[in-house]
Amino acid sequence: MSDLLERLRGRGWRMTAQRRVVAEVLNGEHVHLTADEVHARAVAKLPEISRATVYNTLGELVSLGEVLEVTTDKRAKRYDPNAHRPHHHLVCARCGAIRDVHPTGNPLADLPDAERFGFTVSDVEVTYRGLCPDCADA
Amino acid sequence: MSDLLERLRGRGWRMTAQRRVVAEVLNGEHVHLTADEVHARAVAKLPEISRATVYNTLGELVSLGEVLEVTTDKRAKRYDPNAHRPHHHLVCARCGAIRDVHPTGNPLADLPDAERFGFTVSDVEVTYRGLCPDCADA
DNA sequence: ACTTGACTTAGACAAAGTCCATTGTAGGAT
DNA sequence: ATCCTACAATGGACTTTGTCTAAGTCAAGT
Repeated sequence: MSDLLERLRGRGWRMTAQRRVVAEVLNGEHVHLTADEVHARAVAKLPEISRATVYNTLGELVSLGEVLEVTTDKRAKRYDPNAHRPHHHLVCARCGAIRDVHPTGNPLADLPDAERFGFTVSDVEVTYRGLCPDCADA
Repeated sequence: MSDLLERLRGRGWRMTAQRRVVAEVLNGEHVHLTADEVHARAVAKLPEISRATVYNTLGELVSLGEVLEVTTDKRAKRYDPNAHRPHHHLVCARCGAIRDVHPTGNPLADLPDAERFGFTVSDVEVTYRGLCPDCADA
């Protein structure tokens, strides 16, 4: 499981009540919260926490590589704590539900040199779109 | 080439000076402008055009399937007139430059049933990330 | 040329996120 | 245990991106 808090403490991350709460909110699989959702849940545990702090903390967690930013729709960025295992996303086009998925194959190998335009390609992000079981009945 | 304007006229789209200008701005390959960029270029040709009209027109072009919305970064949506040929995107992580690419293989086939969570998967979007030749020298 | 419904406009509004000066505090030093 | 100080948190103003609306304008058919 390797708790997020454990890892952060181990990295000498200065611990405060606010940071602990944010780290607690971001735990588990298939977790993809917006900054505002993180803030809402953090407020439930620590009413004085401010929006700016949540943004700052999320930004730091991303810099540390402990959390990933996901932009599946045009709305708000989402934060995905499942950073230790590479994965892609499956998104419901209707309700926005997100699942982590692990496709076979390596898309990086599927991009011929002639299609790289001199870029140094280092990463691929794959987003599958469709309808979730709930939204398919309509 | 199949000009965008031609196609729109052929579809009985009501033509106005504003719509013509927007359609003219969106022409060519590897074009991925934000709404504001489209507006800026449109204003150069037709100073009275308003932001709302640009947004409306872009929205309609997307509905008509003549232009694609692309959200490569967390910032603004981008508009891609290259809708008649399916493609994916290669994005510079530093400067944001975007190229259209055509990888081999079919990522849809790479998602096992066990990884679909009951979704009806209909589409895949692949975004390659790296550094463009200009940004690689730094 | 007239009419009409669709198109355009300006500006108010909203959502997501950033910035900054001030205040507070974690954790090492004493 | 207490003190210091650099780092963190706060809240409010500000920015960016996008939506909405009421009123004015215009393309296209008759």
